[in-house]
Amino acid sequence: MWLSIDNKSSRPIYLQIILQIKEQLRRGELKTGDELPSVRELANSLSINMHTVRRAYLRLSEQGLLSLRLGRRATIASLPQITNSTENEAEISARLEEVITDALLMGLSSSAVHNLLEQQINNLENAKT
Amino acid sequence: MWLSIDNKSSRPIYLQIILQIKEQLRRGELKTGDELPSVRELANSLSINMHTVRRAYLRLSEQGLLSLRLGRRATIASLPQITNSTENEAEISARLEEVITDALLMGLSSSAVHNLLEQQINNLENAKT
DNA sequence: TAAACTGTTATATAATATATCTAACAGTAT
DNA sequence: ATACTGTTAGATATATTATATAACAGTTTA
Repeated sequence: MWLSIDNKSSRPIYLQIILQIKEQLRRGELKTGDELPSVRELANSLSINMHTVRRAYLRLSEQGLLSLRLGRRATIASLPQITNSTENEAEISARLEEVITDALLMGLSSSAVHNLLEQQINNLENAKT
Repeated sequence: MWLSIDNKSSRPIYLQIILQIKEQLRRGELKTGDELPSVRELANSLSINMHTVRRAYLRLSEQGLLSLRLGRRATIASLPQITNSTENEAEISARLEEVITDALLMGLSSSAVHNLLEQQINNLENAKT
């Protein structure tokens, strides 16, 4: 389990932690049942506060990705079954649209954006499970 | 020029404004040289504060999308030429990855995400200019 | 030219989010 | 029992977001 935080980033520390744990989940580096470092351990190794790590863990548990139990370390929850709810699709679609809009307004060509999308599609196909 | 704000949203008002103006730019509903409502006008019609609108306009001008001149209304700037800087591509790529990761962890199937991406690609192709 | 509009700057206040620190409490593992 | 877990409770500090009021500077228009 490896994490790093960027103090120069405008992104809050707890969000940086969440992002990296999610990435490790997607890549299969973390699997259901795996134990995370204790909040004190991780806080110590990152030179940040216990409660900042805890906030990250809390948010992840609210999203159903972590299981938190008193006295025990946090463990990776059983990942959600594949459920293509319209609600979820709509949210993702909206977020995709935002990124693409920014890309075009930043001066990226349609074809460049097209390529980036294709590239991510390939990353998907070559992923685990 | 039409805007709406959602008070129940956790997204700051000024960001909601920015987002909607960008969308209108992408769809070609706003073009270079077009005048935006004055900060006081827009604030009034949305029942929000002048400075909240101003913050939105400021951020947009910092991104080179708006031209602000003392005494005059804000106008849409000449949109950036197509410049596929590696820096920009890297940022967009990172944001795309985040969205896709969330999609998968939310339980969307790879194929569903694939479809959403294809759909956005099509929206691109059918866009203006 | 005067009045009415622009953006801009300056202060102040308030609520919320983020991060830290210290301390205690409750459950689990050794 | 001891030492580890998460949890809850305070307090403090800083940054962000939003509001409000007022004045100033440049532009438009009547």
